[in-house]
Amino acid sequence: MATSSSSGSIANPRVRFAPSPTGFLHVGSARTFIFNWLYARRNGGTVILRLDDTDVERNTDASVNSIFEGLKWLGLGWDEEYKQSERLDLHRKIAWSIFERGLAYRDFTPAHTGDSEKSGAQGTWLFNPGMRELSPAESDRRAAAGEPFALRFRVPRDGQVVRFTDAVYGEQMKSGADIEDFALLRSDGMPTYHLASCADDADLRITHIIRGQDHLTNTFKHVLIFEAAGFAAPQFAHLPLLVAPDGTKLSKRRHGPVVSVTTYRDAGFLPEAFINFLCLLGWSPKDDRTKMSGEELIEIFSLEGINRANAVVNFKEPAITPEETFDPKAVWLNAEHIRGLAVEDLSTRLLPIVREQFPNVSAERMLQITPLIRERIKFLREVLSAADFFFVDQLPPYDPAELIPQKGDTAMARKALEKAQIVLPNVEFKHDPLDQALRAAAQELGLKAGQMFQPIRVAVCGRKNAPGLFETLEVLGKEVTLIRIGQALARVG
RNA sequence: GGCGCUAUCGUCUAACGGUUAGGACACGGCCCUCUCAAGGCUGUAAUACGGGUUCGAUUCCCGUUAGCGCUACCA
Repeated sequence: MATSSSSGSIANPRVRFAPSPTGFLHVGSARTFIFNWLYARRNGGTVILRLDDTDVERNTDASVNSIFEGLKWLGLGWDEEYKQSERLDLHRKIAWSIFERGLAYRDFTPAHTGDSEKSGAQGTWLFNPGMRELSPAESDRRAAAGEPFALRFRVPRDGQVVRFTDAVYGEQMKSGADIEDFALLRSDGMPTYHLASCADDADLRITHIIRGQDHLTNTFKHVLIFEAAGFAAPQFAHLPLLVAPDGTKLSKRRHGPVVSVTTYRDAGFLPEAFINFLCLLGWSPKDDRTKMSGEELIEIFSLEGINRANAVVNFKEPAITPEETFDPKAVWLNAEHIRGLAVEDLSTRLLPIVREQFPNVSAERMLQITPLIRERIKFLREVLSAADFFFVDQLPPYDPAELIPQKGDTAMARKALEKAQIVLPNVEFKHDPLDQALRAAAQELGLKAGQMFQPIRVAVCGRKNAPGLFETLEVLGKEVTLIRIGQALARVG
């Protein structure tokens, strides 16, 4: 009877992330990588990156780049790296060892024409007629004659049941009568995914296979391969899938760039926030924590916390604004992590983004501005719209009506600005002196503080919604402040 | 069609068979306040359905329904 080991914790686990380079790095793949990484780091193990590139037809360099780009951004790293395409000899050796034991056979049936439609109403397809029972002599003869063939696994059909214990889904069993004779080697000699994956997992001494639930039923085949090749099966842990709001599997074609890791990066996500968000999909710390650092995650991550139901990534299907592109919780978590960053750290991350548009901004300047916007941005890129008035020489045109304060009129705006013009030149441009001077000025004019501040704010920022006035003026400086107030006065009419 | 997996607020989730079913996001209200944020308080909102088992089911069992996955010489 085929049975995988259901061993508990292993001292130094070896885990692997095995993407196939047939598209960009998907958020679901990223989560799989993160869970593997967390498990290894938690338990003093080793992370292996393996490119499962046995499908030469569909592999692309662009995809390889996208995967590395995405992983690099996550910043987690890995310990060993392999490419399946460089290990084909091993795969073939293992395939033929299975054949030697009589557990695989040659199938000379021409390859399927490609359409996945439909073994259909017929029920499960198990094997191609005639091939499983071909005599060894006949099989050898046809092979010697140069006839192409695929190598198929001879799934035991004498009432056998294949079993394994999944760390997430528990005891699994399936009758051999429900497992088709899957291919090991294609007719061009290339190994299939199932074979290459198992051969490498065994050879690389993988102890824990943590991967998407879409592989749960494939695992029966893998258990069969491990056993046939004489290897102990590793521990399996399958992860619930990430799905779109409509319940369908995330795909580029249907859902667009939201499923690509680099989209999050380019929108101004912090990798630690993205990781935090992904961890909360299909896994729970079992307490009320939501915001967690990488260190915290390593400390508390365990396979026991993984759920079994698929998790929805809650983005709006036709996304209008950039913000709608992402799950609101991801956005909130990002803002939360941004707020939690030290000013110096955040400033360093903001600077390169700012310099894309304003190359002359200095690190010192950025450091002054950062605390003013730290609690006002949800994405790093928002620095451009939140702090633009600090960077431009000339404010873009704004509606002069904005200068008019609450329950006020043009005359009030003019009065406030003119008063500011008189008072400000003699004030030290620091928060407290500015606060005192401007409040005193408001009182003299018989205005509420807000009525005094708004015209000034709009004059220097070009809009109503902005950081606190005094800290803004302090950073902007006396000269610029007075110039902009003068310009506002000229437009207020 | 066959086989497998799953089912708690709109979403992510918590709850040794005994809780007023908890938290977070989102949404609404209030407070704070120089605007916007941030922050504090607060409100609306869930155990898919039907049967069992049990003194007692969100929890265990069966069925129904729904969703997802696999069913390739893709991975």
